[in-house]
This record gives sequence, C-alpha cells and structure tokens, in this order.
Amino acid sequence: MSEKKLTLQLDFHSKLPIYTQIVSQIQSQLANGILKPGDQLPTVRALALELRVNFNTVARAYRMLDEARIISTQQGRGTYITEIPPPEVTKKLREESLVELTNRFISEAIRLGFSEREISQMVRDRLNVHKEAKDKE
Amino acid sequence: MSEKKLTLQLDFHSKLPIYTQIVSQIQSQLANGILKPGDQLPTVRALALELRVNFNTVARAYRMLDEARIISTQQGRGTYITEIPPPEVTKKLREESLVELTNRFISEAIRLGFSEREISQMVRDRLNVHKEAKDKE
DNA sequence: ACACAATGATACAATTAGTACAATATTAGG
DNA sequence: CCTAATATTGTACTAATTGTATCATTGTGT
Repeated sequence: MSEKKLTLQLDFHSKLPIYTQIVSQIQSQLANGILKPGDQLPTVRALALELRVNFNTVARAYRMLDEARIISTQQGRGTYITEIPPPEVTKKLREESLVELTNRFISEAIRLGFSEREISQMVRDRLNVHKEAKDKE
Repeated sequence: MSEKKLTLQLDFHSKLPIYTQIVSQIQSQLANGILKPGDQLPTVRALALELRVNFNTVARAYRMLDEARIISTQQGRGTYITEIPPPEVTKKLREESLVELTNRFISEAIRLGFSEREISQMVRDRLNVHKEAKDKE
C-alpha cells in the first residue's frame, strides 16, 4: 500500500476556491516529482478529513484532475496518478506550475504596492545576483 | 472560524452614505487592531440584518474594501481581512520586502527546476498579462 | 420638475455541504 | 475454495450559504 501522505497547505481565506487549491497543489507535486505515476492518492474521505473540508470538495478536485488525465479515479478502488501521463501533459504541467508560481509572486508584489516596473527590475536584479553566485562556483 | 461581532455605529441622519460609513469604520477598526488580517467578516446578509440595511449596501461597502485590497471576498464562501495588508512602510523597508519576496520566488522556481531564462521570460509574460488586464478597466 | 446618488428588491452564480447510491474490494461462513 | 454479507470507495443529485448583477425606488439638491 503506497498511499502518499500528501501534505497540502490550504488557505481558507484565499480568493481561490479550496478545490482549485487542491488541484494545483497536486499538479505541482506531480510536476516536481513528489508524486509519481502509479502513486495512490488518499481517498476522498481521508483527504477531506485531514484538510477539514467536505469530501465532495476533494471529489470535485479529483474529478477535475481525472478529466485532465492526471489521475485515474475508480469507484470502489481508489485514485491513482496516471501511469503514463502523456509527455505533453507533464510538459504542460511544468509550464503551468511556473505560471502559477509567477502569478502568485506578482500579485503578492502588487498587493504590497510595487509597480510592474519595480517588479521586473527587481527580478532582473536578483536573477543576475543568482547567476553570478552560481558562476563563481 | 472566528467571525467577529463587528459592532458598527451607523448614523442614518448623516450626510455620509451608509456604505461609506461601513467602509471607513471597518478601515479604522483594522487600523486600531480590532480587526486583524485573516479575520472573517460577517456575511453581507448577516451584517445587513444587524445594521437594518439592505444587504446590497453592505455588499457595496465590501466591494469597495475589496477593490482597495483591504478585504478579500469570495462568492460562496465569505469575506476576510486581507492577510497581507498594504503596508505603509518606509522606502527602505519597502525595498527590502521586494528583495525578500523576489528571492523567495526565484529560489522556489529554481528548486522546481526552471532555468533563469525561463523564469525571466515568464515574469515578462505574466507582467504583460497583468498590465493588459489592468488597462482594460 | 429634474438629475443624480443612495438604497432596496429580485434574480443569479459559485462554492461547499448533505444524503443516498453504485461499483469494487474484503471478509466471514460453509 | 466459493459465495454472500459487509465495508470501502467514488458518484450523483440536491440543498444551503455565500457574494454578484441588474434594475427599480427613494430621496435630496439644484
């Protein structure tokens, strides 16, 4: 039995609905290898209990992931990460995870009152610092 | 769930519209620490009932506060004080907070296996999207 | 009387919760 | 072993709670 612990961090005050948070966090865990093809996910009820949400909320997230062919849900059996996630799906997932990460960063910065110009300038800046630090190794 | 009582004093004879009074009183309660980031506000209907006003009036106040990023409203779920309210900080602190935020973003992206090139491209990309969305207003 | 802003009424949409059900797996009796 | 009862799992449908959108009404200033 290889049921993953699957620790998710929900923000109940977020603009984002719970079910989309579940979807995107599972996606990103798959994108960066925390979850692997074949892994069994917790049951809708188990995960719901842990996250303190209604199991239909988890079921809705699972359904979305199922429709995206990322997981396979089987009534009476459980849910599993798809064995052969089409390469273009994983590629797409990877892309999407960066999109989301970047969006979160930008909206956070905007909320803090920074302008687009300041943000892009700072990103250039810190990327340069990062690059220099790496080159010196 | 810590739904605040949120006692507001309205003056129905004031020149100031009800919704303005709601807005400014919530703002001042936040400034005074009576309300804190993450606090859930009463539902538009509950507060309206208590204040003996139409719930659309409360909704209007909430919408204004939402646009000012002071609260976060989510259809079907509720209304919350924004977790990270726009800080009126000094220029230096402000600068440092963007540095911190950017560093966290970059290292997270690097950890996920993205290259500097991909990161800067994506930031440009999402900033453009953000800008366009804003321009449309 | 008119124009405009504020408020109210009504219908709508999104999210989550509740309940009953169907498919599959597991276990108990023989 | 085989079969039937039971448990476990996801599904479907519905209800309740929330904020949103639109238009009507009211009231005030000119």
